[in-house]
Amino acid sequence: MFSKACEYGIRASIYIAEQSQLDRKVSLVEVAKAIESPSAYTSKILQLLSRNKIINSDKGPTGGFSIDKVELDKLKLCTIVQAIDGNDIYVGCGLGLNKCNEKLPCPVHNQFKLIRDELKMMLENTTVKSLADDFEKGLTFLKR
Amino acid sequence: MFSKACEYGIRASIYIAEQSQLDRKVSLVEVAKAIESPSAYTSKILQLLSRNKIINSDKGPTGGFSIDKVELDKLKLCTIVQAIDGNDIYVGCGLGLNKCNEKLPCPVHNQFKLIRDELKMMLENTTVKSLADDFEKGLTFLKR
DNA sequence: ATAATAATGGACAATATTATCCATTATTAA
DNA sequence: TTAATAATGGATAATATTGTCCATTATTAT
Repeated sequence: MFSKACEYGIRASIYIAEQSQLDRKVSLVEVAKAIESPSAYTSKILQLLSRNKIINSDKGPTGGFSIDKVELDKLKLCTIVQAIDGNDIYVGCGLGLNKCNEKLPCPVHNQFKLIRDELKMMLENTTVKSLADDFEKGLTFLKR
Repeated sequence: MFSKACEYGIRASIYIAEQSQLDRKVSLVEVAKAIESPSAYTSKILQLLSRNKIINSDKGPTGGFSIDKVELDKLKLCTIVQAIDGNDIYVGCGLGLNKCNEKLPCPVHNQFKLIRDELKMMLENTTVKSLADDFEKGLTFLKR
């Protein structure tokens, strides 16, 4: 469904969001431990999210990654996915055709449209805050 | 969603199915042209489908690939996907966690479950015959 | 100012996926 | 029986993805 980079990116964002709600910045090493991801690779992904203004990053002691509490309500899963995997998941043809559309549909165009639209809606409606809240309550898990 | 190999595999199967309904066996080269795929790579995928008894392959002149007309009704998309991409799409966690399940859900477990289940049902309910019929009628396309 | 901390960025390595090449095998028709 | 046809299988190459290493930069506290 998503690339590994995107999976790490989503998990990291949820962890950072949860900690940000507790007013804690978290270091790369802490994030990587929390989500059990390779830290150097995770670093690249966090840089990407940072450049896309999805997360904040501060250097030096007392630095680390964070997400503005005010922004957290507005941050949707689709924003993270878009930044890392692009919009293939929305616009791409299920069978890899370039020119697949309503007029020139691939054989599974309509079947996939339903599912892609539902996925899109889900990603657009799911806030990182709601996921961070569940994680905070111990209802969900970010590793293993 | 699917690997490129799986996309080629589905497209090839639809073409072979359509031609089989017209009692024509098709060569690798013909398949690759019909679906605009790299032929040597497509060859590997057809071998895989053949080994999985999803398609027939016959050597020699008058040989080629085909699908039993009788089997065609029963052949579902999920069988092709299973043979090429395995069952990750059904059982895999959306965030890449190994131990994600009802009891130990990842943060998006329930959201993804809906979509995965729908995808699963779609793949289990869609017959290659129905897709081949639409293609035969010129309603859908296998290239570009 | 200096040392410690933490992100950044560039180069590089490992692995997986996609793609190609070619010799071999099986089958058919002449 | 020979030549032609078509799939098969093994080796290899190209590309993309995932993952690592390390020197540099920015920031903070002492």
